[in-house]
Amino acid sequence: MTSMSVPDGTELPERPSADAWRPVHRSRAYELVVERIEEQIATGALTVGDTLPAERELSERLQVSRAAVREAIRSLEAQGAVRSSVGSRPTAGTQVVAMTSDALTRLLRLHVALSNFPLADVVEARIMLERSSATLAAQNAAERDLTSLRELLDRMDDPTIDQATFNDLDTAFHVALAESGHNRLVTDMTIAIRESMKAPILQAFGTLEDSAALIERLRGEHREIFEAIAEGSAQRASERIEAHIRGAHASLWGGDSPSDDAPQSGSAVAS
Amino acid sequence: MTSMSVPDGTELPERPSADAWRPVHRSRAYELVVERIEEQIATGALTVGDTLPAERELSERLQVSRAAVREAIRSLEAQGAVRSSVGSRPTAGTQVVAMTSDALTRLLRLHVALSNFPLADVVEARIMLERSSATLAAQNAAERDLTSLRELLDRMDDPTIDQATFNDLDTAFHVALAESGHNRLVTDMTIAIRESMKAPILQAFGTLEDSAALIERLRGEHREIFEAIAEGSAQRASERIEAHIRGAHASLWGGDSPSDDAPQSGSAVAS
DNA sequence: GCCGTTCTGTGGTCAGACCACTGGACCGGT
DNA sequence: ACCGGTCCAGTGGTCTGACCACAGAACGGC
Repeated sequence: MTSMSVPDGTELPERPSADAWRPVHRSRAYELVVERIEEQIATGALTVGDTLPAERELSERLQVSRAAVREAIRSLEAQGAVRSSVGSRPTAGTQVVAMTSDALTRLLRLHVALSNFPLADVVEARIMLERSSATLAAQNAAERDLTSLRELLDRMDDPTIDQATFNDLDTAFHVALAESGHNRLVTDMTIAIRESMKAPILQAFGTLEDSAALIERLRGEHREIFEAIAEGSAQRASERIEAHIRGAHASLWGGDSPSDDAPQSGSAVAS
Repeated sequence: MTSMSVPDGTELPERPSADAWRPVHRSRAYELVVERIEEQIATGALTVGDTLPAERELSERLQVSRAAVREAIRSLEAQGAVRSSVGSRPTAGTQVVAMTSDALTRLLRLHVALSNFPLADVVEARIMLERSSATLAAQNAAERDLTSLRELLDRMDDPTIDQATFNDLDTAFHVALAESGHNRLVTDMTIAIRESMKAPILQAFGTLEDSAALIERLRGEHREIFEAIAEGSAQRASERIEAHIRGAHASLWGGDSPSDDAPQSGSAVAS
């Protein structure tokens, strides 16, 4: 689907009477169940916090097996829209929730591991996203956002820090920065992309000769970015964060082409 | 998860010896299956195009029921990583695929319908994304990309066009524009966001007094954007597309605040 | 009034069966 | 030799019915 629409730009609005013989689509039971549930969400009959009917009841009402209902729920769960928990009334059953960043992160991490995206593309996208985050943060950051960022900076200063912890804190810093912009979508996308780079970055870190030097440099850059945001200078903040990310990646993946294939996930050696 | 890290910036890197008594996580069988499969993907043992073992075999090897295996597959399918099909050998079974934009689109549409994101945030994010798309397109567009865009422009000129078709073509135009930038991640995100706005936009279109006038204006703006890209002027292209999107949304959702709640999905009246 | 027990409803899991579909092997007629 | 149909094996898709573990609420003895 991603790379359809070749030269002729063929897309949804098919030319009349063209390919009327496209294959019929045989929906699976669980897909129909998903549709029904999404319908309820679309019409507003089901919103965040609501609880779905019990699986047994749903399966009876929709006239499908419980397995079909469960598969539908697994699908929605993977998209971060519902969450199931056992028990009795209050904590009961399957609730509609909002776990976008979780779901986005899982999705992106999976596809990064599948190397569906050239690493360079991911880096470019990340730069674009975080420039935007930085701009928004410079404009909208509240005092407690700055406090949060400051604390992370301080914790990163720990001289005995190991690579994995620094990586975690660095991630947390960029996440907190995104949250300072107060745009949910941009934040969630930023989190997802930084989070899905965590493993590859840590691995690359492990292969570095002098990681301490890089860490020291990143510390300084973080503080400069922070200052730009604290001053409310969107321009400077976005420029600095671009340089920061670009520089970090250059150091990690070397000046040479960032190995187009498999960034490889899995726990790296670390420290 | 989205809104953790309150003031104190608490995150993954928990302070040592703190909350060592956090609740144990009881994994469900299907989650373990997902993990195993992701493991195979992470190590590169499983890549795009490969076929998973048959459900029955997998369930036996992992010592879980087939239902658990199936739920795991549904989860991965929802993330656009695998696809199942019946049959015999060649088309057989569950394959690892790459349907990022599909999965991303579904996810985003769902959460837009859930109104997890204020509409204004989505618009801001879209502007940022498409600015980037336009910039990349101006730099990297090949001849066939331009041809594709041109054809869509022509088809949008049809004077007898109805709102729904125009909306589809408009979507296709923005998608083609994103694809012209040749950055897979940015493209997929752009597609997802434009696609998830389709229903709300169509609905807003239906409430318009003079939709023909808006369509006419959009046609002109599209051509101006196209020209900037064809000239390779990234600066102009990104400025124009921002003005284009901002203007369109202003017309659609009015100058007043864009109703923070439920953009509401579902098929709108159209034409 | 307190606290332990029982009850009830929920998701989690499993085993086993059957169906629908696909492609290939096979075999007959031409 | 070719073509066509039939059969077969293997796959996902679906269903049924059962049991388990858990969490809260109602109950009942102290």
